Amino acid sequence: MVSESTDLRVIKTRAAIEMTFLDLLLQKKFNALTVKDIASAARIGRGTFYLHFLDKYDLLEKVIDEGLNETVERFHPRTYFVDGKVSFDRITGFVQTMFRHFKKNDRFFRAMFFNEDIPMFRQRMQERFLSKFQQEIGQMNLPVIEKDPLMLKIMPIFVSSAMIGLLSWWFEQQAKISEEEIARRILVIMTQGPLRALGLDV
Amino acid sequence: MVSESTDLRVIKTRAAIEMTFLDLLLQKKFNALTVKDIASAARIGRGTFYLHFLDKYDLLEKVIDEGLNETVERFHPRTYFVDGKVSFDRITGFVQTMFRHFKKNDRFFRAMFFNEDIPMFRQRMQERFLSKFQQEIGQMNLPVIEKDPLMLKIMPIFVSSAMIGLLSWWFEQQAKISEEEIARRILVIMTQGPLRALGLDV
DNA sequence: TAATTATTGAACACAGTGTTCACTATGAGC
DNA sequence: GCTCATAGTGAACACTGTGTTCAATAATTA
Repeated sequence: MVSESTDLRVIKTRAAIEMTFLDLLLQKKFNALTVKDIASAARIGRGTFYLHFLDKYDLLEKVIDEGLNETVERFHPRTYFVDGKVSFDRITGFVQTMFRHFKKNDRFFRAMFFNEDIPMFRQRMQERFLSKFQQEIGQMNLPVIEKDPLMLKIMPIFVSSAMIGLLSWWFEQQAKISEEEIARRILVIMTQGPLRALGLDV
Repeated sequence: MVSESTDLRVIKTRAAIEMTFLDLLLQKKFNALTVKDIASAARIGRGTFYLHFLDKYDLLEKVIDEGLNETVERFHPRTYFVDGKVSFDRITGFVQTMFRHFKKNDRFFRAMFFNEDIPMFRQRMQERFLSKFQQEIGQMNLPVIEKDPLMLKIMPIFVSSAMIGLLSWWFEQQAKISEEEIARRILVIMTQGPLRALGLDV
């Protein structure tokens, strides 16, 4: 089956398949896509498809993995906190960088978020976000670790999940809200809490 | 096609199909399920299935809708705020009630959250949560509406999305963490913000 | 009980799957 | 450039599931 090949023919074929696949996903439901559709749009024989992927689910899996790998790598080892104190500038900068990345890889994220029946894309993405987030927090030596370990579990889940939802909504809005605008609101919610962010008296 | 029938045979058949369907979803991937599987497990003819549903996607749709309708109805018209001030007890009580509901409808939520390829369950659920949430907030006449309408959009998305993620995690933990424990943490995150909740200096 | 209608099961054409095989074409390495 | 290895082709194959039909049967209603 698939092993890392340097043969130009292989590289071309795979690229054609993956490209075409994203294109088709932007037009059609994943469930409605057939291997035949993909093969003919990629201008390869249907049998050739099976030389590279087990089936369309395998293809989807690989495309998702590649996309998320690239994304998570952007979370690069920076610290947004200095001595347990929030660096507002760093967080804001980080959020902006992330949203810029999403905008750049627009095609991938649109295909994944808005195709009605991509199995598990959001879950996958959230898992990746979460584990990276937990890693970062793990290195921070927080007082809450001893005092309230459950909070240490819950908060990253809460936040990573929230971010995926926000991201999806942002794409729905044609990603026309600027990174700065979003980043500022996120910072307020993160530091003051959702209720105070709405102007509620707490 | 389907219209509300009172014929006992119809009621029985539909109930059998929907019951069986949930059972099968707890054992098998949705994609791997065939109409034949469902029909034979429900002890009906395959043709009979098509007298009630267009296909397995239609069935899924209907089961999801019913489940979410029941759930959203629990959000019943209460106010968790009094004169723009948070009522901690009411929010806590509300969150606990919700989690109790989830526990009771365990079979449904497990089937939906953990079946690897249920198309769109989380999205659907989030949409329903969000719209209910927005309704509630809309009735509250908040100062932020004028000052920062974008925040009014973002915050409910952030929170409803976060809640779905938390819920899914809770089920993964076999729902063995008590409603009280969860509710307390959620309240802290909501009122103080995720960062302060972790004990960070903001 | 009679009339109605839901269910049955077998048959049908159809579409997509994943595999195979002999043949062709194209890149890799000398 | 030439040669060898191998990727891609396209047609054929059996197979599984789909969604529909139809006459016969069973259950429900009134």
